[in-house]
Formats: sequence, structure tokens, C-alpha cells
Amino acid sequence: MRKPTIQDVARRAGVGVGTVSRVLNNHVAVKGATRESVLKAIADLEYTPNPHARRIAGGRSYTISVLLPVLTTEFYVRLLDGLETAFQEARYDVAIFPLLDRSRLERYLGSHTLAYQADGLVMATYNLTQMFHERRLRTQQPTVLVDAFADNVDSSFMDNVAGGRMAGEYAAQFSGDLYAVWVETELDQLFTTRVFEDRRSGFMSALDTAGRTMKAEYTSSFDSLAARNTAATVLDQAQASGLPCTVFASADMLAGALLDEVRLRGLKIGQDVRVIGFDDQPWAAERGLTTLHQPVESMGYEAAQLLLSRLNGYKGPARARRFEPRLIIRGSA
Amino acid sequence: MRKPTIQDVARRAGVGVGTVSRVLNNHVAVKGATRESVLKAIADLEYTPNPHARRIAGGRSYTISVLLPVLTTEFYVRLLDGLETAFQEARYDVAIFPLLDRSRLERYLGSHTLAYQADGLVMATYNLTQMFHERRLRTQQPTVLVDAFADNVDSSFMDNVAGGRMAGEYAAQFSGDLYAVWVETELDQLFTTRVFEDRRSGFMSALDTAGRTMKAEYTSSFDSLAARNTAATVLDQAQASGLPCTVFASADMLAGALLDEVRLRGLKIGQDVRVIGFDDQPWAAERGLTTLHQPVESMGYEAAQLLLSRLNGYKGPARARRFEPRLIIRGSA
DNA sequence: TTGTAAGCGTTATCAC
DNA sequence: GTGATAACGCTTACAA
Repeated sequence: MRKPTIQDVARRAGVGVGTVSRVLNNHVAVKGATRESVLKAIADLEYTPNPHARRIAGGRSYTISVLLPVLTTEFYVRLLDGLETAFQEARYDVAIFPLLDRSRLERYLGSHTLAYQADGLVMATYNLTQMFHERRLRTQQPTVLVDAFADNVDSSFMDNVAGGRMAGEYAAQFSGDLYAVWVETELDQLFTTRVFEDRRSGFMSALDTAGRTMKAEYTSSFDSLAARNTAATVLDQAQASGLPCTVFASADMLAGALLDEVRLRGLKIGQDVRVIGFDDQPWAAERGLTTLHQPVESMGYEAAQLLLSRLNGYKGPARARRFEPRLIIRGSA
Repeated sequence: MRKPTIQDVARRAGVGVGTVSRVLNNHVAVKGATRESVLKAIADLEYTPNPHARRIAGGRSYTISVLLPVLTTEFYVRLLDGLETAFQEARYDVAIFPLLDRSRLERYLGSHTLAYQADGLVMATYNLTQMFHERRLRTQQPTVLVDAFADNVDSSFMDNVAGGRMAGEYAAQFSGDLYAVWVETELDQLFTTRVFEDRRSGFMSALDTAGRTMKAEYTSSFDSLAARNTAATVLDQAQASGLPCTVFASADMLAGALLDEVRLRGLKIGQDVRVIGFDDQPWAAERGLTTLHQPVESMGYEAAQLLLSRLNGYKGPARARRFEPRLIIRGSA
């Protein structure tokens, strides 16, 4: 039992293949009645278009490559949700390339996968555009950055400066010493992000405005062991200098380690030690963490729209879609 | 500047397109000299075949869908490496579907992506075949399980029973109490794995053979907070019952939490508390963790071969490729 | 508004 | 061994 083709549909609906194609692609110029009968034939036959034929005829791949870091926080799953929703609506497929390091990127550049399969590129968190230019990948696919910003490319991201500022303004209200823990972003120089720098500069400027100063700052790499050690160090210092204190952790993972450590020492969260996180991970509500929520799905959805508009011929200058975080106040501060 | 096509290559090499195609697909029947000239033309023109045209002409997608859990341990990156290597060699593309839960699976089943794009399916860790049968997805694509086993499907996996047994035999040599921490695999009933059950049964049978018994067992879910709590519980009990003791953690993540906790309590790893992990994560060497190493890339590579043989017409019964783990002895036990 | 027909770049099937 | 040429299933002019 062969899969039905556009020919079968056309025959059954008593129309030409061109008309069926138009219906499929939502071309305006199809009369209501004809459209109906085509739709009915499609349903009757359980026809689904063959994407490969479409690609070869259309001269494009109708596929978008999404390059994302292999950091499996909830963040990227939500991001993917937003992206996939938008691209599916536009009948584009999404090809996912989980990037860990340079060697994985090389693998994708080496295979012809990326070059041929993608009409456009989405890069999450890391701005890899330079790498692509060097390799002269195709004649430069339209690209959009998500969770990152660069002034020469379309981008959709959250305003981390604003997020840091909100955290800073909130923290500044509390009496007692102020501490902060930042995330160290080492890795390859190709894989860099300004996210944490931005959170920091927002936070600092808010303290500045409020006339407050920080007692001390710490940096931790993004893994649970380091987070734990850092939490211990922070609390050692805080206990020595006197409580209560307020700690801004620039990522929930770091904040989680702090909550653990506070409890371990028999201190009271929200009283002896106030903790403000960033990200609003799924567990944050349950643990009563005050944190900043990011509209991640929307960022993804909007990134997709930016890219789609380029694919549809938009030629203007790079656009930036900036999203605002939201401070979620819970028990921890 | 249009991309060169097979026509261009044929013209330049002074042969027919058929011959070029044969060279591309490694058909035997091409004379050495002709092959050379075609290869040269390909190189000169920097020709790369258009996969879409190939798909439509060949009547298949030359694409394999890989469904994998979004647990970003190194494990899946290595697995992907093995899979991609094998599939690239065979000129197949790999489409990755990161699965978190049922809703993401539904999304993929709903879109026609999977149905059309894949000549075959690789399922990592979770055996989702039943789900696919229910949905009558296409006429049943050939499927291979990796890091999982079922007797009606090709599979490539590590012998976790053997791994558990090796850990058990090694642990049984030590004097003092024996403990173990297992991983709880809840989630949806669709997303289940026997990996940890197997490790447990191997471990238990080894103790049995050695005439040893376990002082106590614990279960933890697979996240760092739970791991930490469990580690504390285990050590509370162990300290109360008397040291030294030996703890088998059925996943390195759990073992890592134990190492932390041991140090926190000022105890000596490898003396007061011996820890055996499972997985050999990248950090295991650095932290001196005795653990079981899995040949993950090979598992992936072999899984791909099984699938490819099906695609090339193999019709025999389901095959199982079983890999052996290797005990890596380091300082922790 | 709709039908017809010419591609799109391969693979597969023939002859030679 | 190799070269024509007919598919493959769609999109997109161009006509009607």
C-alpha cells in the first residue's frame, strides 16, 4: 500500500495538482468550495505531503538547524518548545545539534548535514556566527541568536541586566551584609556567553543607586560540586562577619546549593540568610526560592519568527527582541 | 553561484550521471580509472550531493531518528558519537529527538517529522516500541534499542547484571558493613529502564556467592539534591553501626555525593568509607573514584550497525549485542 | 480561480 | 562497465 501522493488527492478531489499544492501552502487564491473538497480528499486518503519532494521542488530544505549547548537544565527544553511550536506552524522542520565543545561543532561542520539541510540557523546561548563565516558555510544562512545578543544578527533574549537590577533593587532593601555568587564561563573561547556578566552589571548598578555595597563576591563554575563548595565558603564568611545577610546567586543551581548549606548549618532561610536566585527552575517553587522568572518559551517563539521573516525575504537590519524577567518573591527572601 | 550538481560532475569527468552516482554509492562496477576521474571532478568542483534529491529518487529518507532522554550526562554525548560515526559512514543522517516526557513524545508523533523522515529508529534507554505500534507509525520502521534490551527488537547494551556482579565481587572482599544506593526510576510508566534493577541483581548475586549480606540499601532519585540527602542518610547509619564500611552507588552521581559527604564529616575515603560507583564519568578519575566503565561509543556504533543491516534487508530474528563493563580501580575503594 | 507542464537533483533500469 | 533516460512527488510559472 503505497503512500498517497498529491496526484491521488488531485484526482480524488477532481482538481489539478497545482490547486492541491496551493491549498497545502495556504495560498490565498483558492475558492472556498474547491479548498473544502481538496481538504476532504486529503482527509479521506490520510494524505501527508512528502517533505523530501517538497524540498527538492522548492529548492530549499524547509529545515532549521538549532545549535544548543548540552546543558540540560529545564531551560533548553522550554526553549525548544517555543522554537518547535513556531517552526511547525510554518511547516519547517527542526534539526537539533547538541553541542558540547568544539569537537562536536567540527563534526557537524564536516558532515554536509548542516550545509544542506538548513535554510536557517538558530544558535542558543553561544554566538557561533564567526566560526561559520570562517568556514564559509554555504552562502551564509540567515541566523538568529536566542538567549544571546550581538548587534549584527537578529536576536531574541532576556534582558539579564534588568534581571540583575531587579535582584539588586530587591536585595538592597534588606539590612545586613550583601553577597553574590557568579557563574564562571570558561570553556573554549568560542563558547562564551555574556549572560552572567549582564546579571552582574545590573545587580551592581542597582546596589550603586541604592547606595549599598557588597561585602564580598564569589565565582563558581556551573556544576553541583563547585556550587556546594562555594556555598560553604560564602556561609563561612557570612557567619564570621555576622548575620543576617542576603545572597544573590546568579543561577538557581547555585541558590539551591546555598539553601542546602544554610539548612545544614541550622540557620533560618529568609531570616538569617536570604537567598535570591535566577531562572525559576521547576523545583524553585517547591523550595520557596525567591528568583527571577524568564519567559523562555516566548523567547524561543519570537526567535523563530525573526528567522522566518528573514526566510520570507525580510532584508532589513538586525533586530533585537528583548524580554523582561519577572521577580518571583517566595520565602527565601 | 549555483551549487554544482551531479550533471556538472558528469560533464566535467566526461562520463554519464549514472557513473557518478555509482561512484558516490560505492557500487563495485566502476573501473579504477573512471572512478579516479569522477573523484577528481568532484574534488575540483567541490561538489556535495544534494540529500533531498537523493531521498526522493531513492524512495527513502536516509535518515535515522534517535530518541533519547534529556539526561545530560556525558553518557548520551558519547552514545551519540558512536551512533553518528556509524551512520555517517553509511551516508545516513541522524535526527535527534530529545525526549523529556510523554508530552514531548506526543509532539513528535503528532508532527509528520518522525513518520516521514526516518527509515529507522534508535531508542536509547527507553523502550518505546509499544507506543509506536499503537500509533501504527508508518508500516513499522526497523528499530534498535540501545542501552536497553527487549527480546523482540535488535538491541545493543551493556551487561548491567555483570557490572553489578563485578562491583559485588569487589566489594565482598572488604571487611566491614556493606551498603548500596540504587536509583529510583519513576517517571511515566512508558519511560522505564531496567538498567538499575540489573545492576542490583548482579550485585546481590555476587554478595550471595561470597556469603556476604548487605547491612542496608537505599534508594535515591536521580538528582543532586536527593543524592545528597541519601548520602547523608547512608553515612548516619554507617557511623552509627561502625566503620569501616563499603558503599556501592549504582551511578557515579550518587557516588560523587557520597564522596562529598564523607569528606564533609572528616572521614577518610578508601579507609573509613569505601565507595564504588558506576559509569566512569569524566570527573571520576580526578576524584579517584573506583567505578565501572562502559564502552558507550561501541554500544552506539554497534547499535547503528544492527539497524543498518536491517535497512539493507536483513530479515532474521532480533539480535542482542551485549557489552561488558570494566572495573576501574582507583583510590576510593 | 484553476489546470498543465516544466523543472528540482538524484537513483534505478535499461540497453549497449 | 557505462551512458541514456525514466521515475520520484512536489512547487511554481504560465495559460486558460
